[in-house]
Amino acid sequence: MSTYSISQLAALAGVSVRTLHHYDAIGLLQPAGRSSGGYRLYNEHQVLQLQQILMFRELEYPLAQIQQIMQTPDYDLIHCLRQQQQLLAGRIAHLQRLQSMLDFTIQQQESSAMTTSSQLFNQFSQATLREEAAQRWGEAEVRQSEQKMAQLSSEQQQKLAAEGEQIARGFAQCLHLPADAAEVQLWAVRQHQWLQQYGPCPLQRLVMLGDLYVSDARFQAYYDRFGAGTAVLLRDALHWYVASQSAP
Amino acid sequence: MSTYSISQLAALAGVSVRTLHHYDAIGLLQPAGRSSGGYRLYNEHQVLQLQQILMFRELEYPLAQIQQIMQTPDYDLIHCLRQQQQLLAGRIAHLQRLQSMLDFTIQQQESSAMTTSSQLFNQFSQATLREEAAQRWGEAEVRQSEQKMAQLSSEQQQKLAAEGEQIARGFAQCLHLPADAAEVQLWAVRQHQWLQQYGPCPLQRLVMLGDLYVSDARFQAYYDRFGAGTAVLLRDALHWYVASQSAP
DNA sequence: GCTTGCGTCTGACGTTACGTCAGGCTGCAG
DNA sequence: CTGCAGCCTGACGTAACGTCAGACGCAAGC
Repeated sequence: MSTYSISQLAALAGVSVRTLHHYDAIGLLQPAGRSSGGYRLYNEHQVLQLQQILMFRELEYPLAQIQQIMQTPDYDLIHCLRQQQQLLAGRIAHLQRLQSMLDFTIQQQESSAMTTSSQLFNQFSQATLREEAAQRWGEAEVRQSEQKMAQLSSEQQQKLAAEGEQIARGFAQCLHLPADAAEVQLWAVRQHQWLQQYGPCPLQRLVMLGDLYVSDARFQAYYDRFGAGTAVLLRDALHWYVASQSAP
Repeated sequence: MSTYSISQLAALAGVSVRTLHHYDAIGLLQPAGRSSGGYRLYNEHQVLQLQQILMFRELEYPLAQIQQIMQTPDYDLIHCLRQQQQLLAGRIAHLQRLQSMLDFTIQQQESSAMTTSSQLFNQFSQATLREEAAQRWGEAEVRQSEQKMAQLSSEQQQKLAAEGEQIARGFAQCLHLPADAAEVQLWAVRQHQWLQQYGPCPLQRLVMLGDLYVSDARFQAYYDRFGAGTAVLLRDALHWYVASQSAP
């Protein structure tokens, strides 16, 4: 049985001596023993343990949890691995979304040399929102909507965005009116039609979206940019619209 | 132009108030001004800046670097984005490798209920080595070799691993002999033949591998497990073998 | 036997990006 | 005017080590 000094083990595993000091201090990996001079001595068993620790660390487990896992005599390894798999898949998906966002941004940058910071902001927040949307409504729906968008030319996309803004301005100009006013309801209809260009939008979803516009600070901020209270008016208008539609 | 209180901005961007305090303290995002009572006041411009900061943060830039980037008056945005793209691609690839390692491990776990820690260790270190190999010799080669392995049954793979160990033991039993001894050279031949089962292995690569066995602490440790000095003997034997082969 | 020099020890403070109080103002509603 | 939520600053805590500092261990060379 070969034994290793601390620097040997460090080199073997590709970590620093300080790391091993640290692991010893917190009790995660203690040396097999000490030499007469007080030097830490490790052997094969520690090498294996360290490799396992590093595996978990690679998967970004906190050290405390690694310790807990490895101290449990009969922990459910396979369950643990499965969990890890899920976590990894999520992280990869997240990064891939970021990447497609970046690709898109770069593409835009290259085509039109000038991009304002607000365009960047929009791209980023759209990516963020998309991710939340995927969680809220499921991956499939969001992807459908994305495909629909992808088929449109960028001109058409811009038109769509512009129409959204126009509607928002429309609501903002009705801030003095109640949600059930005819003019407000007209804008509600337009909002619904506009949303349907992104994909199917049943009335139920319209209600959820209305709530989202108020409860989500980012949507609120977006709409209230056109006038304080616009988000609330929009929500109430949509609620009223849905009520009138579902029970005519 | 709307202004935001600190908690409003925090909600808007999905960060904590403390985070904004911090960003103010380090000068990364300072408020547009203060109210008479000393409250921080932000406006649209800060919202956009914060979004950009969060984008960089998402890509795990340290805050200091984000600050540096954003303070540069005419920083090359597109270059920066490209760099981010590369970085992201690398991280995704890394995670995907980890994932395939996990998949494999889980598969193994399910087939044979018992897995020793040493098997886990082997899987992990193989994944690590694979990644380095990919860097050293290129993705394509490594993938080829992997495909070759994938076509083998696990029995055959075990046989291959066992043969590798047998050869290592063979070298270990020749520790008293010089590298150019006939017996040692026989083992060198077998090592070469063994390596070729993983994929084409020209003599030049054989030399590189020989060096690796000594320079890389993990390989060294692996071979020296069979006897101290085995790695060096193996390297020297391979060198000698290659020399005799290339100039016969 | 003594110096040289590297390896190792412990202890302690530094780092990053905040979290989490604590104690004291501010601002607005009732 | 009196709560009470929101905000302020200052300070300490966290994770996973990095980075000295000062002292000891150990093998080699003179």
